[in-house]
Amino acid sequence: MAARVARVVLDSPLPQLDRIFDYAIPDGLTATVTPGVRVRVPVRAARRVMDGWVLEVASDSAFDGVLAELDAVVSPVPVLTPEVWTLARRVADRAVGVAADVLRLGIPKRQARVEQAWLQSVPAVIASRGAAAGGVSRPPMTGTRLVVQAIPEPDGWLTMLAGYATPVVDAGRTAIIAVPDRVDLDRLEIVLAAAIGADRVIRLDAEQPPAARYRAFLAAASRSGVALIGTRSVVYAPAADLGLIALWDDGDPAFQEPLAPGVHARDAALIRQELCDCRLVLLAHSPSVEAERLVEIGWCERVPLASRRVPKVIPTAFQTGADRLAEHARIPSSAWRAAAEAITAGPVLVQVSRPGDDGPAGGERTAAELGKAFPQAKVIVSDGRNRVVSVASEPALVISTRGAEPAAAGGYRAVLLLDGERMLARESMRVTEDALRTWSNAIALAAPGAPSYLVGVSGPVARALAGWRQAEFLHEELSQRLALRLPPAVRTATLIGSPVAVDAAIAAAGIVGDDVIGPVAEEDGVIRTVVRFDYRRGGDVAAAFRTELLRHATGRRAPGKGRPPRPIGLRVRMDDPEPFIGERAGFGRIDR
DNA sequence: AGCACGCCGACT
DNA sequence: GTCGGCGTGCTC
Repeated sequence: MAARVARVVLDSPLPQLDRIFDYAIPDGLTATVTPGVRVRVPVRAARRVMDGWVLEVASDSAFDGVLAELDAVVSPVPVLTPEVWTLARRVADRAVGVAADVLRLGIPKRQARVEQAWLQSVPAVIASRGAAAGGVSRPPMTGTRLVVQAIPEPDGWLTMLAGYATPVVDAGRTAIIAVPDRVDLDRLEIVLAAAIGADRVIRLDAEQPPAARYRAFLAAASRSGVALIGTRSVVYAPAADLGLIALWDDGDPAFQEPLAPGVHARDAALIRQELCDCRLVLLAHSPSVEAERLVEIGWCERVPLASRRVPKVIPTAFQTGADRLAEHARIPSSAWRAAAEAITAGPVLVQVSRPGDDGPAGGERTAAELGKAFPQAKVIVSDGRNRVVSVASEPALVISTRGAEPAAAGGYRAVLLLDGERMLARESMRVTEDALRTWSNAIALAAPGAPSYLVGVSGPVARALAGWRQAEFLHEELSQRLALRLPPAVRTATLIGSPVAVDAAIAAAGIVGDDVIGPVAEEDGVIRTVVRFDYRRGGDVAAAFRTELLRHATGRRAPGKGRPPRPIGLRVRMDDPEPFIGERAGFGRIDR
C-alpha cells in the first residue's frame, strides 16, 4: 500500500490543537509531501486553513473518521528534523506548553526568495536529508556534561569555547554555542572564525533580518561539521549530528525565554543533550545555582580552573575618602589611589549599578564626578542603551553599568566595582548570585595581576570573590535553598485562573501542605497560586496540569455578558525565575 | 479561534 | 408547538 497519510503537527498556540493530526495526501502531492516540510491543512472546526509540519508519511491512520486532504505543500524544504521535533515535544511537555510554540523559536519564517536561491545552489541537499529522516543514524557518542570554570582573563572564555568546539567540528560533527547577547555573539564569531574558519561558523540570531536568518537556518540544516552560534534560541537549531552544546554564562537572565512557554535555554540544552547524547558545557566564571545543583546531584561534572592564577580582588569596606570628589563618587581612598595610579598606564573600569536603580543616569553622574577628578583622562560611558563594545589600551576611565562592560585591549589596569550595596538591595531570590556573577565577569576583564576593588560589600560573597571561589558560595546558596525548599532545590509552577480551576489543578497534581503558596487575588476574581514539587515528580505534575489546562481550554466559559464570552481559563507557568515577586512586570504573562 | 449543536424557557 | 439564547464540544 502506498504511503497516503501525512501526520501533521499544526502551527497553533492552542493547547487543544497540540496533537498530531492525520491528513490524506492527494495524488498531486505524493512526491512533495516528505517529513519535515511545511504544509497547509484545513481545520474544519475552526473553518480555516492552518500551517503545519509533516512529521511522517504513513500508509494508514488510526483516526476513526474520514481524513481531510492536505491543502498544499508550502515549501519542499524539510525544515523540521525528527530530532528538533522530539526536542520541542519534550520541552513543551515539561513546561506544560505547546510544541508549536517551541518549534517557532527554532524554525524561522520562510523567505521565498532566499529559499529559491538556496535550492538552486544545493539541489542535492533535499533528497539526502529527506532520506535520512528517521533520525539518529550515528553510533552514539557518550556525552559528558560539564560545568566549567572559565579562565579569568580577558577573552579566556572565548578561547575555551573555541577549544571545545574545534575537535567537534573537525570530526565532522556540529557544535551549538549559545551566548547571552549580541555583543558576546559578535566576539565569539570573530574568535571562532579564526579558530575553525569563517565558512564553518553559522550565526543564527533571532535579531538578524528575516532573510539573513532564514539563509543561516537553511545552511545550518544542510551542513554538519559546523558551529552554530547564537543567543538563547540557538539551542533549537537544526543541527545535523550534534556533538556539543555549550552555554557561556548560564546565569545571565538573557537565557530566560520571554516567549511561551518561557523555557530557559539551559533546560532546553539539558533535554537536547540527553536526546542526542552529545557533550554539554556550561562555561562561566560564576555559574548559576541551577548549574551548581546539577554538579551536586552528580548530573554534571565540575571542571575547576587548571591553574590557580586567580585575579587580585580586594574587598574594601566603604570609608569616606579624604578627597571631596572621591566622597561624592562613593569611592574609598585606597581604591581611589589605585585607580589614579593605574590610569597612567591604561584603561580603568568602573562598574556601577543599573541606571534605572538609581534615578536618572547613575553611570552618567559617576562619570561626571570622576571626569572632574581626572581632568586629563578620557571618560568613556557604556550602558545598556549606548553600549561600547571595546576600548583601546590607552589610558581612559571607562564607566559601565553591569553587563555592558567593554573589553579592553590588553585588559584593564584596575577595576572598581561600585554600588554593591544597591545591587544587593534588589528584591529577588537571585540578587546575590547575580551580583557575584556580574562582579566576576567584570573582574575577568582586568589585565593579569591588575587589582579589582569591591567597594562596600563584605560577608560570604566578598570572601568568595576575593578567593575566586565562586563554587563555595554557590554551594552555600544551594544549601539554603534546600533548607527553605526554594528553587532550584525544588521546581515551581505558577497557576493563574479562577479559584475553582486553580484548586482543581493543585488537587489533580496531588500537591498539599506548605507546598501550596497563596493564593493571591488578582483582578476579576482571578487568583494566583505558586506550588512547588520535587524534580522526580515533574513529569506527573506537568501531565496533570496539562489535563486541567485542556479541560478549561475547551468547554467551560465565563457567563457571556460581554459581547465575546471571555473564558476564565487556567494558565500554568512552570519554573518562573521569580515566582515569589508578585508585582514584577509581566509576571506570569508569557508573550506569544 | 470560531462555529455547530442541543437543551430549556418564553413566544406568535 | 418552535424560536433562540447560550453553555459545550470539536477540530484529522
